[in-house]
Amino acid sequence: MSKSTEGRGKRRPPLSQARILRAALRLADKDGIEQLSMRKLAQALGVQAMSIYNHLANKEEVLSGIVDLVVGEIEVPAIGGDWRAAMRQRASSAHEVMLRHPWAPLLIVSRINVGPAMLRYFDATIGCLQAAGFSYAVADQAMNAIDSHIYGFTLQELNFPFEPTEYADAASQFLPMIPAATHPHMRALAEQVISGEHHGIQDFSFGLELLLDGLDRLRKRR
Amino acid sequence: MSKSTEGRGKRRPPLSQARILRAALRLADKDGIEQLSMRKLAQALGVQAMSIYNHLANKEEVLSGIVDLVVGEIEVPAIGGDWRAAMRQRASSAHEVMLRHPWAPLLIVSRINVGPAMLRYFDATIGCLQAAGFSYAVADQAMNAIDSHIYGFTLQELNFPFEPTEYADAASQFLPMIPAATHPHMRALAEQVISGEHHGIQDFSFGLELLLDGLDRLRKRR
DNA sequence: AAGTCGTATTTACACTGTAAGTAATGCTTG
DNA sequence: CAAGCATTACTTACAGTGTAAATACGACTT
Repeated sequence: MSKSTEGRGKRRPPLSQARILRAALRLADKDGIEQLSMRKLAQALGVQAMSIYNHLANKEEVLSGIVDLVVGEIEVPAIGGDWRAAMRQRASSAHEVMLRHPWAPLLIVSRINVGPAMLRYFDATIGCLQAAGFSYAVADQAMNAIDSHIYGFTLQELNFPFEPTEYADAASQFLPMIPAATHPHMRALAEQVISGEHHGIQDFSFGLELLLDGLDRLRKRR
Repeated sequence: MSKSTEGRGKRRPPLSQARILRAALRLADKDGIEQLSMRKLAQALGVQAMSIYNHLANKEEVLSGIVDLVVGEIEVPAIGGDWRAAMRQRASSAHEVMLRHPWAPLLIVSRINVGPAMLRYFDATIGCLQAAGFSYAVADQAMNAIDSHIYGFTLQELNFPFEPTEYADAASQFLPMIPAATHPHMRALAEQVISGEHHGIQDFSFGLELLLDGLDRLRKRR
């Protein structure tokens, strides 16, 4: 085939780190992260697997690369305004982004990430809290506590096997399998979900507001 | 009667689900979960890989099996006493168990677990909160918030690349790589760690107490 | 025109989980 | 005891994985 004499044909753009990572991100979103292999990634790029290694050292770099792309989608908090609003918005943006890329939170909490997006995210958050009157040391603890909630909540949410619309159905299906003698409270909870007394939906704001309230009291008491 | 045909040589105990899972747990603790393969597990049991499949359907069942073993190590909260103390103890027990099996939290938050240990853990927690005066619906939200903290905090902690003793060293090594123009607050935080003004150690109780305080206020306001 | 250098390809290797088929073992029943 | 049967272990094989190593190619410099 005439690649040397390429006229106005459809010629594929040259490989590059950015192009590889964008393709990897797309594949992960489409088929899930566990389906992402170097060979499939190469195929999506119209290239052989080993060609990727000219631009990224190994699969690990592919994974941290797409993690930083995802972190880059999170809205960074503004410094100097209402800190609670800023933290609320940061948290819900991170939450949304992770629901958009359901494979992401697991990767984020299972590798060290020092990509540019993560550094920026980190700096803006610490800055926002410090500007609000927290010492750097407390800002550090505060960010960690908030992030624990963001990651922990989202992971549990993504792991939950039912959709909110089918909670009642699922509960009534599982109820007979829960022995009342040994698990009375699980049963009671399931019954409330079946009767509609409890919707069963976990609320991201519930824990977040508890944290923000506590932090605010801690900030004022100084 | 005596099923043990002791002739000579290979007197290994017969394979069983429990024996396989105990071996898998030991291997995961020793070499890490990503090193756990069906072949290595079989070798540790003195058996061929495929023999395992007579007792467990697939690797997935091995993984959920050892997860439930780990969950079984967590101290379950008592019902009827001081609910904050009970939640505190539950959280710190879970935290300790996960530090003992560093591969566990990732598995816990990445698969549905309905093993006996998990069901017991769940029921006791909801029961404790309900006995303390929370409605089942609020108890559900409360447990979820607390668990988010436990999982999120522990995952971040396990992922952190340095030991507390080397925080100052690490910070001073990385400081020159942080441009002050774009990341002023990261630099300031690093400098406080270097100077010793901030130890840099994340405190598990910090976020947990914020949550418990908030929950208690929420409980009293009724 | 020749040489250099980075990128793409080819080939190969050591692993992985597990499907399928076969052999051995122990338990139940006559 | 022997026969039948069910369970468990073993063997083989396959499709897939990440990536090391060697090679081919194509463009740019000299």
